[in-house]
Amino acid sequence: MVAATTRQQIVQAADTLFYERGFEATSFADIAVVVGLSRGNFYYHFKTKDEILHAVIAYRLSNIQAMLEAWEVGAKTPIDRIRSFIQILILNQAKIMAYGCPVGTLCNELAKRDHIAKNRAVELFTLFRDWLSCQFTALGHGTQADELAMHILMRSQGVAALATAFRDEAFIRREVDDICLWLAVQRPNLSDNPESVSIQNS
Amino acid sequence: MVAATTRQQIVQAADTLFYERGFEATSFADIAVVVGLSRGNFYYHFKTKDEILHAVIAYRLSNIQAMLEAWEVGAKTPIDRIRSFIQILILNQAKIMAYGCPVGTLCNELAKRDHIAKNRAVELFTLFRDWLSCQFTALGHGTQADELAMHILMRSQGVAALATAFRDEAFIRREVDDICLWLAVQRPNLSDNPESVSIQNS
DNA sequence: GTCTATACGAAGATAGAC
DNA sequence: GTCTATCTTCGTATAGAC
Repeated sequence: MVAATTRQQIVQAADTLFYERGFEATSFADIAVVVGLSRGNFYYHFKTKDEILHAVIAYRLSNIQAMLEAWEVGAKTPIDRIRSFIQILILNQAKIMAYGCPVGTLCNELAKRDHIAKNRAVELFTLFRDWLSCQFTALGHGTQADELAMHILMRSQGVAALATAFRDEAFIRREVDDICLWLAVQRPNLSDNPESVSIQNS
Repeated sequence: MVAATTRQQIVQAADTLFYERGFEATSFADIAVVVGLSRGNFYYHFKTKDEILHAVIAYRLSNIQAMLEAWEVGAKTPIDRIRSFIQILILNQAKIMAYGCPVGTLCNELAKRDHIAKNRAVELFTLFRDWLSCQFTALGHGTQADELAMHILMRSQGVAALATAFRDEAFIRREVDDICLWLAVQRPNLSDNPESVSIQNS
């Protein structure tokens, strides 16, 4: 299926360009140039720009899903899995300093435009949020698991925002270490989850 | 001076629109409508869009400067002054949930476009950063003052980003309380600043 | 200082040939 | 499925009258 391949090429090119230049700032022509298509042919695959955005968000959702599953396999303990998440700040340092967090910057852009796809973009956050929440639940944090997940997400967003502004690698390392320190100190509230006592010391 | 007034009206209108819609997404026509000017007359006051951006950033810089000075007078202790900063997350909650942080979102947008004014926009952050650093220095945190300032800035950015995404007031309150808690727990590293012993217990 | 009119280019989108 | 040609709208910017 050649059609599927071209379509996929468009989505991948759009994914990169939306991240590096922003959704609004990226034109059909920009994407067409990267894929090596004529502008006209573009509309065979996608009728509107919003349709491409929809496909790009779907693409990112599945990529994140795959990443989370890889972390699930690659790290043995919930703590190590959460650390995998935090480490993307180091792994993607260069890109984050140049373009910010792909999820956060997209959500901000769509929020300002009050775009229909905004809630769909927030789903990208929700994927991380629910996965982190699961890890904290496994650690024995019953009702607080979601709040802790949001706290980690919040910190990663803050680090990404200031990393883009100041481009300070030492700042990123320091804050990543601080999140890991915070993580190590967290202990489940036993009154929430009496059956999880055995987990907390694992 | 009527000219100065019109110019000022343009800058104020642009300030609001750049925040609520974004810099790129705001057209001359949008600003002209708000001010009640014709598009043509616009170019009497500003030759290019970048010139307006320059003026808007200058306007924001002076607004922030005035705000910092007001906090300096309105709050008696450095701790209370830092709390004034944190409280803007509550005070501007509605706008932040709708449009994000005015400084963070502008820096992100300009970073993606690799815009000339990006470093000037970062100055908006630097104003807060240096002021916060001063407060921490007054609290006796010698060499760590700037790191603590960056940590507070980082948290406020993270909260703003997720507030825009999830529009969760309880989350904002919780994280604001958590920053205040963190702030109350900070104690100066005495080896850095031996002469500040008397301050740490004030 | 403010207006109308207009040039110019970029970008979204369509029609129809191959 | 891909192309060229074209339409339309919009946004930046300019010229010149009042």
